[in-house]
Amino acid sequence: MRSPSKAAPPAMRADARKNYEHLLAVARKIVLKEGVDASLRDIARKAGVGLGTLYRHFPTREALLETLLRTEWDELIAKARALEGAGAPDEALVSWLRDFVAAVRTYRGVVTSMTSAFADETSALHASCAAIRAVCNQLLVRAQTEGTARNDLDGTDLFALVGALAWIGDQPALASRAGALFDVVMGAVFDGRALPPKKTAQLRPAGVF
Amino acid sequence: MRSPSKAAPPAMRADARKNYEHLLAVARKIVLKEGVDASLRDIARKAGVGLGTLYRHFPTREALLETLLRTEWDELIAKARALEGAGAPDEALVSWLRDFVAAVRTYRGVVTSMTSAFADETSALHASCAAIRAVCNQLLVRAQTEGTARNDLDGTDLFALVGALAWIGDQPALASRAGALFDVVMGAVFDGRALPPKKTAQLRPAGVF
DNA sequence: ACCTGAACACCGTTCAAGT
DNA sequence: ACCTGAACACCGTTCAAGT
Repeated sequence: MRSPSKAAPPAMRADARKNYEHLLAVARKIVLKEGVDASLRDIARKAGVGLGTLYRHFPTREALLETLLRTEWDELIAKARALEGAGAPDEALVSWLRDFVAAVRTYRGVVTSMTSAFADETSALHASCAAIRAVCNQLLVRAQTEGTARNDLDGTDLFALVGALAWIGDQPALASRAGALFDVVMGAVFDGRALPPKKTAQLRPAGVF
Repeated sequence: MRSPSKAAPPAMRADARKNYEHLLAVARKIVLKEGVDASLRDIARKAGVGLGTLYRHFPTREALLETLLRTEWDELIAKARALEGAGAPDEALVSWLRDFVAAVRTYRGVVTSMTSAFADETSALHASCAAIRAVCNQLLVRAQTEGTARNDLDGTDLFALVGALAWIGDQPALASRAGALFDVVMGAVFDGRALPPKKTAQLRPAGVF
């Protein structure tokens, strides 16, 4: 009669599941405080569990992060689906991106982990990254065809910009301006109808840098 | 008759100076390849020097980075001075910011070190950060009063945005778009004459995020 | 005045041995 | 089937001892 513990792993012996659940709770608390580079040893220690146990449940640090962020990913994807057909395309995209930044900022440094996982198919975070990028891309395409999003950007560009904003939020010295700068950058993503071929033409050299 | 080795430390015994110089050269090569988190132990080892020697010349990792970037800082400040009176204010600012990003990207991860040093007066990088921010601010103010830079941003905001772009450049999966995204963000910094009080008003909620 | 390297307290990761 | 912790190869940092 036990309720199906959300996102719990498949068949698992009772004692193992208990370990797993507790480990995850402790890990969440520690990573929340220390960020993604928290000591795995410390997590195992504080959870009262052998190091090997942690490693079997989460063979890599990314696997642990992936599990810690499971809920956030699911909510982001659900939200994207909800926004897809409804409301103004531009507002839908911005609203979703804002949530994305908030989700990524749950744990300090996670945006850098995600970016690494982006191009690394062997990473436990890769699948989530790809899924997130896919829904992001859909929202973007709609905002480009039906809204005013500039069409010289793709999903990866948006991911980069929003990741960069999350990075700002991760820096204590800059975090207080993260919200305002989010708006500034969004202003650049929607640069007005039909987008003139070179909005940034005044800036010249471009390219190399 | 020896030429005054540029940026060399003050009085120093001949053998010590030789160690110092060689250490720095080896460190440069390694940090260039490994980024700012390169193993200090490894640097000392490859330089054929005791660990203590490295620590006396560079009591902290930041002190080493500061020395490695000395040239870049000086050039950036000189360039700012040169740009100050001359040329179009907007172009001057953008051109300088581009150079700033390029300089920071010399060593992977340096932008995060700088940002930490920003609010930490005890950091060996702090003075350089402050100096850089100061000249950045001057260029910004001129672009705001004589050019078209929006005036709801200050030097720290610009530092954050440009740091974020450098962060993008540090991520292998995103680096190829760093140049284009630099232009995109610059487009948001110069949002046209006299700046309407709310260019991003369409985006609504603002604030919290 | 300068240098060395052992010592200490940490890591991440693996894997034999236990229950 | 699951767990533990020693073992290994690394860190950063300090500091007594050497020249």
